[in-house]
Amino acid sequence: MLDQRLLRDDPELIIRQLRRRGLEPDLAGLQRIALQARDLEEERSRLQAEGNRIGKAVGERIRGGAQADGPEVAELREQGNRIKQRVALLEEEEKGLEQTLRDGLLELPNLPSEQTPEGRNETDNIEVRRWGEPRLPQAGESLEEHWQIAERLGLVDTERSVRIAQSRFITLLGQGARLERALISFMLDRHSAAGYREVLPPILVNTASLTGSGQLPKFAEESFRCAEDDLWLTPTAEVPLTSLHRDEVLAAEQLPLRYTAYTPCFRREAGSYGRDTRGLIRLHQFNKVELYWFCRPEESDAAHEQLTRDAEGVLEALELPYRRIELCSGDLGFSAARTYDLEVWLAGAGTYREISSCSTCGDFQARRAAIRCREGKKTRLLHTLNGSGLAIGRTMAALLEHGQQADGSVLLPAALVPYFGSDRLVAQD
RNA sequence: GGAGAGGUGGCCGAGUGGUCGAAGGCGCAGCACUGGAAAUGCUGUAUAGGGGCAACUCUAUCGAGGGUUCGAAUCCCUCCCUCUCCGCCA
Repeated sequence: MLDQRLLRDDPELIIRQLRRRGLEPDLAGLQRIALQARDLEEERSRLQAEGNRIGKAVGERIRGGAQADGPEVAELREQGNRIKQRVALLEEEEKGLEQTLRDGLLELPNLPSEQTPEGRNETDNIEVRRWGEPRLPQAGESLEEHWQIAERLGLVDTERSVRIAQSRFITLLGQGARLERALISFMLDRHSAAGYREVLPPILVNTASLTGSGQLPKFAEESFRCAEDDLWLTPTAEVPLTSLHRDEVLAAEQLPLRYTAYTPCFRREAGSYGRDTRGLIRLHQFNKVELYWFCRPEESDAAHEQLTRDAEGVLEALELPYRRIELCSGDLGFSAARTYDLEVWLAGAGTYREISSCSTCGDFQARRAAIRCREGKKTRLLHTLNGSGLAIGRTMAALLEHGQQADGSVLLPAALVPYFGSDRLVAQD
C-alpha cells in the first residue's frame, strides 16, 4: 500500500511512477477524499477536545458541591450532548471516507524502484548475467522434454491425477516422488546453513494475510478459497511469511530476519488455458521453497542482491545453467518495487524458463501488514523481500532435461546424491 | 461437538463510572554511586492519526463492534479469539 501522505502531498509523483508500469491512474478523486478525511479529523478531534473539557468540568462541579441534577450541571450536560451528536455525525462521515480511501489505496500497485529499468512488457526485460553452459543437442541427438522423460521413466502419472483431482494437477510416483522430496530437503538444508530460519507455516491463510502481502483485494480470482471459513489456499509461502510478523514492531537489532519455508502453493492459473498443459511447469498445486527477508530500509538493496544470490546458489549447486533477468517497470508484479527473475535452461525445450522471482517490495507490504521496526525511540516501516529458492517442480523439469542420457536414464548432480540416494534416475515399473 | 475460565502497556499484574494512557513489579535506556561491575538510588520508557520548523500539542486506542452517560478499562448487547476439562481424532 502506498503512503496516504504521499497521495495528499504529491499525487503527481505517484502518477509519474505508476505510468512506468503502463498505468494511467486518475488519483484526483482519491486525493480529494484523503484531504477531506484529514480535514474532518481535525474538526472532529477539536470537538472531542471540547467535549472532554466539559466532561471534566462536570466532574469538578459535582465534587465542588454542585447538585448533580442542578441547573449549572444541566447546562453543561446540554452542551455535551450537542457536541456528542455533532461528533457522531462527523465520525460516521470520516469513517466512510477512510474506508473508501483505504479501498482505493489497496488497489494501487507498488511504485517501481528508481533502479528498475523502463519498459512496457517482458520483451523490455534486461538480462543481467548468465551462468553455466546451456546444453544443446549434439549432432544426431534429439533431447526430450521433461514430461516425456517423466512419463517414460514412470515418475509421474498424468491421467490418474485428473481422476483424483482435475487437469493441472500432478501425481509423482516412486523416484519422482523421492526426487521431489530430495529437492525440498536439499534446498531447505542449504538455506538453513546460510542462516535462514526454517518455517513450516499454515498453508490455509486468512483474508488479512492475503491482503497484507498484496494478493487481495485485486487478485482474488487467482487463489483457491474455502468459502465457509475465511480461509484461502496459499498461492505462495510469501503470504504466510509476511504475516508471520504482521502487526508487530521488531527490534532493529534483530534485523534482518531471514526465513525459508517449504510449502505447497495453489494457483488457479485463470486465463492460462492451453499454456504449458503438459508436465510440471504450470500446475494448480506445486511445491516451492521460499526465501524471505525482513530488513531495515537501508539494507534492502544489499538484501535483494544477497537473496537473489542465495537462490542462484541453488541452481549452481545443482549445476543447472541459468540467467538472471531484471524485470522492467511494465512487467513488475503488484507488490514489487524491483525484481530479478531467474530463468533456468530447459535443455529439451531449448529455452530459458522462469524458476525463481526475487523481489524487493520496499515498505509496500510492511504498510499493508503493519510491520515496523523500532529504531531508538521511533518506529518505522521496515522492508520486505521475497524470492523462490526454488520452485521444486520446475527444478525437477530442468534436472530431467539437463541430465538426460543416451541410454534413457537421467544423471543427477553430485549435490543431490546424499538426498536422493543415487546419482541417476532409471526406468522403473 | 459439550462444559467452564479469560482477553489491560515489551512482559507480569492492579484497577467495577469521573481528572486513568492506566497503580505496582519485571524488563529496557539514561544519570548517580564504583577502579570496573553487581547491588542500590533517581529519571525516563506504548501505538496510530492530525497540527507545528521545533519545543510541543490535540484526538483515538485497556480483544473487536455497537449501546447507556456530560463522562466508560469499569455498566449493557453482539461478535471474535485464547486457555482448561470432557468427547472425537492424525
